This record gives sequence, C-alpha cells and structure tokens, in this order.
Amino acid sequence: MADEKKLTSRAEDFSAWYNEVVLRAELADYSPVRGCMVIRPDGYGIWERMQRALDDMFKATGHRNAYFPLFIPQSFLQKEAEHVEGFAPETAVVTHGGGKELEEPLVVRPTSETIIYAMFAKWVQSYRDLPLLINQWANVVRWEMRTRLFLRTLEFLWQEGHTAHATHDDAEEETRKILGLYRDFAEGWMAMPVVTGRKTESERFAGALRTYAIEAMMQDNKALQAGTSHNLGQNFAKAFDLKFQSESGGMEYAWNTSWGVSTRLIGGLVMTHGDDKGLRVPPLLAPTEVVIVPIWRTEEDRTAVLEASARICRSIGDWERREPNLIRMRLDDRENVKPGAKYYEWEMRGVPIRLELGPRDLAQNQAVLVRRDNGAKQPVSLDTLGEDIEQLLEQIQDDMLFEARARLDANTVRGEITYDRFREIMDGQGAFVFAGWCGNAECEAAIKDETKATIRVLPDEEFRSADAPTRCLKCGRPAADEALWAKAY
RNA sequence: CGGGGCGUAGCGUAGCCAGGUAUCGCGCCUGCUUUGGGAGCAGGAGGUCACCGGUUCAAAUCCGGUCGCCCCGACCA
Repeated sequence: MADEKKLTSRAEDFSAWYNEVVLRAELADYSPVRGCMVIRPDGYGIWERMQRALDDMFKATGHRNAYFPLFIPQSFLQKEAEHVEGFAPETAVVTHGGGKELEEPLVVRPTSETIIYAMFAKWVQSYRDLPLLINQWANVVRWEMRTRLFLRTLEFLWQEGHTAHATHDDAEEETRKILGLYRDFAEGWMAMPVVTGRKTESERFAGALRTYAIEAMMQDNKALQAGTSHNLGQNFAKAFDLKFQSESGGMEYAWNTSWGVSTRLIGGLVMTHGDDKGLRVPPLLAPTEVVIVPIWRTEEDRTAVLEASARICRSIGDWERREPNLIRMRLDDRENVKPGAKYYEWEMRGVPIRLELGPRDLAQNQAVLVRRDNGAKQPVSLDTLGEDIEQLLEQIQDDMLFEARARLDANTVRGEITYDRFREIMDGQGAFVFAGWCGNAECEAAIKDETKATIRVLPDEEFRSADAPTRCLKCGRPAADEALWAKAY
C-alpha cells in the first residue's frame, strides 16, 4: 500500500519521475488536444508569482505592457527571410473563417516580432520616440513534433519583450540588460543558478544578429535553456520599414531587441528542486508558504487547536498576501485525514514550511516548524511566530540556491579534456563541460552527431575558466573561444 | 515521421497465450470509531474492456484496420 504512493525515484527514471511529480502535485494535466497542456491552479499559482516578479522588474527598467493580436497575416511572417525559414515548419495556420476560405491565411503567432514591428513602424517617426520598450504577456503556438509537460507544448504562455532603439549599441545594451535581469530572476526568485552567454550561429534565433541565453542545469545534468534575449539588429526594421528621423535629420532604420521566458520555467523549477518526495517550491514563488496541520485527540483538543490555528492565520497570515508583511498561509483543517497523510500530501506539493500545532505545543505556547527543503524541525514560540517564519522562509530561499549551485559546480567539468573523455562523460551521467572550440560549425555539428551534446552558450566572462582552453575539443586546432557543452532539453 | 511499449472504473492494474458472469488496490459516497508520519470496520456507487469491422452459439481475449498515449531518435523556448 505504501509502495503505491511512492514516486518513481529520480535516479531510477528521471522522465517518469518528472511526469509523476507534475501530475500528482496537480501542476498540470494532459488536455484532449495532442501536445497541449492544462495548467491547473497549483501550477498557475507559481506562474502568477513569476509573472508578478518579472513584470515588476520590467517596469522598473522602463518597459510597459501592451497586447498584440493572436493572428498574423501569413505574408508578415515571410518578410524576414531567415525568420520565415525558421518558423514556417512549426506554424499553425487558419485558412477558414465565417464559413469561408480566407483571402490570406492567418498564422497563429509562434512569436510576435512581425506583427509588433509592423505596429512599431506606425508609432515611431523621430529619434525622440526611441527607445520604445514594450512587453507582452501572451500565449503562442509552435507545432512541435514531440511534447513534454511544461518543457515543450504546442501552446505555451510566455512574456515577450520587444524594443526599438536608435543605435546598435543601445540595442545591445538592452539585450544584455535583459539577460542580466533574467539571470537575477532565475537565481533570486527560482533559486536556479544559470550560466549566461551567447549562442552560436546554429542556435541563434531566426532573424537575430546575436542571441544570448541563460542555461540551467537539471538534476539529470542536462541543460535547460531558461530564457533568451536577442539583438535583432536592423533585420526586422528593414523588413517592416521601421524608420526614424535622427538628430542629424537623416532617416535611419531602428535597432530592435526581443526576449522571452515561458511557462517552461515551471518545468525547470520542478527539475531543479524536486526530490523523491515530490516538488520543492522556493518560498518566493510558493503560492502557499506555510501550511498549518492541526493535531488533536479529544474534542476539547480539536476546538483549542483549531481556534489557535485560526488565530495564527488571522494575525500573521493572508492567503493572497495582499499585505506584503503577511504570510501566505493555509490551514488544513480536514477531518478524517490523519496528520501523517497531510504531511505527505503537502510535501508532494512542495509547500516550504509545515506548521504542526497540537495540544502538547499549545501547552508550551509553541508550534513546530518543519522545512520542506531539508526536513529540519524546530519548535518556535507562538509569541514570535511571524518573525521566525519570515526568517526561516528567507533561509530556505537562500539554502535552495546554495544547494542548486553546489550541484551545478559539482557537475561542471573544466580544464583540458580529451574527446574520448568527453564522450565518456556524455555517454554516462552527463555534465556541463567547458572546453575549447575552434569556431567551426563542422566541429559543433560533428560533436552533436556523435554525443548529442551541443554548445549551450559561449559563456560570458564571469563563467569562463581561469585558464582559457587552448585547443578545440574536437579537432585539436587552436581554440577560438571557450564553449559550454551539454546535452539539452 | 522512424524504432519500442501500452490502451480494462477518477488513478494504478489482473485477466488475453489456451474465448464462457469484469479482478484487485488506491481514491470516491454513507455510518461509527479514529487523528504527533500515509487510520479501522461495515455498507455502497462507479465499466459502451480505445474505436470500427470480421470469425464464433459466445470476444476484453482470436483476426484485420483505425485512433490515441508514453518512452527513445530527428525538430525545438
């Protein structure tokens, strides 16, 4: 009986474990439509927290939200040669409306560059209109062959930022600024350490000059591209005639950037922090930070414990946390469910702190706090409960990042490495391997063929090895750059 | 789209080779007793056995086809 309730262990079958956690923690469900996903309230609650945090960060850096249509005229997508080539194979196309065949098919947006820059062209006349800093929260559709809950679904929710600038340097600065913002979010809110850097030509966004990304390590040592930021150059400005009159009076094409993160982050969160008991959600993103499990034996105990629980919820708790200094707290007052069963259930759902309250505690004016991340228990006085919980939540947030970073470091390989050794690693448990690259796409492709590992990024300065690699991992010629290699989702 | 596996109650499954009343566990409902790590007893509800066709007195089971899902590849946030 107990066995049936146990999860598949992560070590045994990571994929099966991941699916089980997502489904049993009720984050999402399969929909009747192939490849689409239903995000349930528990999963959406995490997304809402992510949205709020990111939205605040975007606004603090001068961006504003707007909304553009779901449908894009097919011809729009075709105006940028590389863009259409990149996205045409995975678009869904509407050919009929109102019972009639449409004159021009409408593409369900796979991304909104085209429609947004078509509008930008109408809004920008002068350098005084720049920079134009817009963000959109939306759903997009990409007809992927193979899907996976949260990580790759036909439809997904995301945020896509689109900006226009007067100069290349301004656009580049924006692209880098957002990459840094994504990194801060991943590490500060998700407790998910990342490596930042530039994508190679083969992984560059279709239509971009340069693509930057944050890459996180999952618990099977595979990389997850968790966010991208593109310097689009003038490619789309030229395609959509997005021009402005400069200070000196001439007409110039604007410089664009686009950047996005999606509900994929929820998958990343699960694969970064989940354990064999289920989900672990970092406090800042947890829809419920504290769950109170009351314990009683007699009728008087029950009354007293429930009363005390309600009092705690009223004084320091707020389910929605409209008040920033109140704690998102839930009371699990279900009868006929024993405390032990409740423990397992909330552990599966990843609530960061469990507050146990029973007659023995009440007699001592205390409660027992149990951490989800490491299982540590500690009694705390009811008089200082609010402060103690706040402090513990911060501690958990920090510890989760620390733990994830330790795992990333432990599974990172640096220094001179033979190709045989590299293959051994990729055939085995995998790793983030920092190694030299000659800069040739042939070497990159050959390695992908032979090992399934790809260059995730050419890492930013901060992540480079102290001793720069001297030779290409594959061909042994002098290294033009240092690359981060890993198998990826 | 290639290779492999699987479709039986909300979930997980037995039965299929050797055709004959639909199996078990979890969950759900009712009642009583329980409640500091997955409660016990009693009673109960819930099924076009993925779909279509064929063979047969009789099909979850045999045969042909279709659809869907999962895993591994190719593609990708």
